[in-house]
Amino acid sequence: MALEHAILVSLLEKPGSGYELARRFERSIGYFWTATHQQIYRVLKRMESEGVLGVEDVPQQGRPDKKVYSVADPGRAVLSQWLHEPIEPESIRHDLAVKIRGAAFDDPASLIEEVERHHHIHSDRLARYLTGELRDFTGPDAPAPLDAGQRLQHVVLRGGIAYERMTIAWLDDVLATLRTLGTTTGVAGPDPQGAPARPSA
Amino acid sequence: MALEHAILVSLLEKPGSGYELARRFERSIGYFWTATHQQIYRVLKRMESEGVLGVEDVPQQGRPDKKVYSVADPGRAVLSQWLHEPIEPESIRHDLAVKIRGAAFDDPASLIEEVERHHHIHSDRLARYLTGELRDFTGPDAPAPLDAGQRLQHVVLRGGIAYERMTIAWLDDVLATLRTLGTTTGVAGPDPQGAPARPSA
DNA sequence: TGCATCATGTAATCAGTTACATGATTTT
DNA sequence: AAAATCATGTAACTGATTACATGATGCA
Repeated sequence: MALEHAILVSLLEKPGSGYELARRFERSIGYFWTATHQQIYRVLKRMESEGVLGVEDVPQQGRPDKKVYSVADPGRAVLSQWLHEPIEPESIRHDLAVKIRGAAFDDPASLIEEVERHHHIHSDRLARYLTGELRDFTGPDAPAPLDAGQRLQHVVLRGGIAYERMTIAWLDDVLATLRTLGTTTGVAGPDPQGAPARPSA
Repeated sequence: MALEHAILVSLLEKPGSGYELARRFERSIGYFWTATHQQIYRVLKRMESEGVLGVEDVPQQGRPDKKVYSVADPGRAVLSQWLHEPIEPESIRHDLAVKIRGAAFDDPASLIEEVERHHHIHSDRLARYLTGELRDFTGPDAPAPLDAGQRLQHVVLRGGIAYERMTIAWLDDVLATLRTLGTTTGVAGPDPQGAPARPSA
């Protein structure tokens, strides 16, 4: 379970409320770990009751009070211990790849639109990452000598950029493949026997 | 939920038992969707009771009987409908990135070993993918003109190859970054206030 | 007036993981 | 004799998603 650890890292970078954390999980840390506010509130409550986080009630004018969480000493220990444990490379969940293989049993051409839509989403993300990189790390307004924390944030962002670039290039490849197949090449049609066996690499 | 759909695709490619599916989820389709045998058995049972799959009991000599599942007509319809629905790009869960950002509050150098281990795992995977590509799609023993299904399988495999290459290059970048930070650059040490706010891009 | 933002939560459900259990055969 | 492979399953738990709920402020 790394949601707990992602929260610890985020709160060490800057204390904040559940709401603020939920926003961060839509950007920043959310580029490599996602969570909804419901989940975050639940986990925050648990972590606070375990003593790994501290809370401070902050009254505000004109808005609801907020609970600002920060990492307590035991929380630092929890994070440190996790950092020293080996973890397995995260398993991939790639719906689109399932769809592409599934298209062999349907009309491949009908997937083109969907793939284009994904292409668009990833291009947008890449643009956002590059803007962020310029603002925080490589642009003229970025801090001159980056400290350790910033350099680590930057290398993680470079990972996100590399991922989006790779994905965009692959989606181009997918589109080219789908287009050469044309509309009439499908293996499909109701076939209760199942399609012939293919070497599933 | 795409496990159901991944199972449909896999069974359309070739009918098989729960055990066989579990093995395929360790290779092949498992490169972009993972599942354990417990999960698979549960879902197969549900899908069978819903009528989207058919089962056949196959007695064997010297081994336990197996239940060979195949896709029934309603299953094809379920898959087809899903293929025509838009899906959101899958959210990423990247523990290692969380660790790297967390390393700012601990000793960055102690992560080097872990990153090297991941580098190794991804290099192995890449080698396996390339072997599979040669065997099934680009080598001399591969079928000469690839049909639509094979070409779609191939483009998905190319995606896996691109992903592993990108990851390996990024891990090199991470290692270089960790090494320039050295052992003494950590921002850490018990600090109940939390570290100074950083622009979280 | 209606929508977006800020802020927190509950309840129900679904998906996924871990642990446990069985038992024959084949390989080392 | 021990370990790995083939084959299926149950039970308990944890994690994640979806739906519902409230209520104020500020903007168009």
